[in-house]
Amino acid sequence: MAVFDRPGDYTEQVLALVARIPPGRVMTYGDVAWAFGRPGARAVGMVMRYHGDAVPWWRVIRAGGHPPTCHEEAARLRYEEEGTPLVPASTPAGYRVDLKAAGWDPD
DNA sequence: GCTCTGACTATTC
DNA sequence: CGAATAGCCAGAG
Repeated sequence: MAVFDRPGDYTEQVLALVARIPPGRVMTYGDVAWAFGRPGARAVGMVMRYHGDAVPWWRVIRAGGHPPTCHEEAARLRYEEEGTPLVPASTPAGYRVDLKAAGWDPD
């Protein structure tokens, strides 16, 4: 998938994998990063920040099912819209994603 | 080529 | 459970 801009191969792979995540499913930054053999969870987040407009960034969340920082509202809309299993939690966002049910693994 | 920054994670208080 | 600290990697300046 070389249709994206290419600052590096890492970014390209992240975008490719995120784009593969089906609706109603989610992946953690750590899982996406480890899919390339690199725990660069932070780098994944940066990719979303620069290319988040080209991929379903809301399907990529933090460990524990917490939505991206400062983006809980927008993400929540997508989840309810796609039927992503959410779970009430005592977090600042007031909810979290049910990784146990929405957790997706590249098939 | 070095330094700062960041949509992260795990550990500890 | 929430806030603070340290460690992590890649991209931008």
